[in-house]
Amino acid sequence: MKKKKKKIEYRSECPISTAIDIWGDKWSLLIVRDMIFKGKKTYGDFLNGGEQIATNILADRLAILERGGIIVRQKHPDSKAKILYTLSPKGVDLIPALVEIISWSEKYHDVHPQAQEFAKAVRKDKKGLIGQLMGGFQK
Amino acid sequence: MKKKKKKIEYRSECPISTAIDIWGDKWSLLIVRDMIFKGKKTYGDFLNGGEQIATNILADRLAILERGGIIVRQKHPDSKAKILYTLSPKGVDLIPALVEIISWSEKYHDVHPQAQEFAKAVRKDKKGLIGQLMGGFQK
DNA sequence: CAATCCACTTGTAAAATGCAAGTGGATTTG
DNA sequence: CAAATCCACTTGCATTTTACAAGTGGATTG
Repeated sequence: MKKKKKKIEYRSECPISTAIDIWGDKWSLLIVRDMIFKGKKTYGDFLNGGEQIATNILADRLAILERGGIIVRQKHPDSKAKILYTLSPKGVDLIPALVEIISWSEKYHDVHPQAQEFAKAVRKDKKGLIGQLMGGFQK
Repeated sequence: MKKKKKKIEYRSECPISTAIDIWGDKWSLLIVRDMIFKGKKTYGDFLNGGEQIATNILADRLAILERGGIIVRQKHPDSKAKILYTLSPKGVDLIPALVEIISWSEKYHDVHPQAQEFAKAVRKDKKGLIGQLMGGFQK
């Protein structure tokens, strides 16, 4: 018997508000960023991200992202003590939005050199870059 | 004498975290949405948006968005009692990211029919739609 | 088998949010 | 032209969320 899909209630039927209900806080999108751009996969990886998220908040956000279908919690192949977090297809599909956010932010703020180069690469070949990034997560 | 530009401090030099510092809460992006897609321009307009923001939070978010350079607070041509809020170029430049967020969300959630049509139009001609939307805000 | 690793959980203080009511100047109404 | 209403907020307070520090319990390492 397959799992039943529980309907999650959102504030409204607006796609933007629904998106915000899932990842619209100060931390969730940074977890996704760490998965996409830094290859992070475990609780410990995320804890030691650049911006120092509190451990209870991290646990809470991982649960919300999982419930929102963005990430998948799995057994880690290396150890029973570890948990492997990966992006679902729905999570991978956030990449185009992330790329636009990065490009926008880079245009108007002081960001690190790596982000500047990334934005430049987007200007050269946005579709190619997005395809390449998303391709890295296909099974 | 011109205004001095005060440097605002952000969590890190990551473009995503900086973006989140400006509009990464449950309400800010909905205000921007209301300006872009519903033509809202005044405090009263925003108060009566679909999702019922509290008045003190609205005041706070408008101030943050203004300080973040997304919106501009101006005199209203019709009345001294009114304030006109408009998008800055930096605000208008959020449109591509918004469009990606809408497309992503529409793909995975139940959204209202208008949003479904919008997503369909994006699939047909993304660049055209974005250009058209952004064009509506050029001076 | 003791120490360490790992993914959390718990307790509590601080901050943000939400709700209801109020303020004061500008505008409309009778 | 005074009273009522509009408009953009502000204030006070309850509730919720976030942050910080410490702890837990199973898995792994030395």
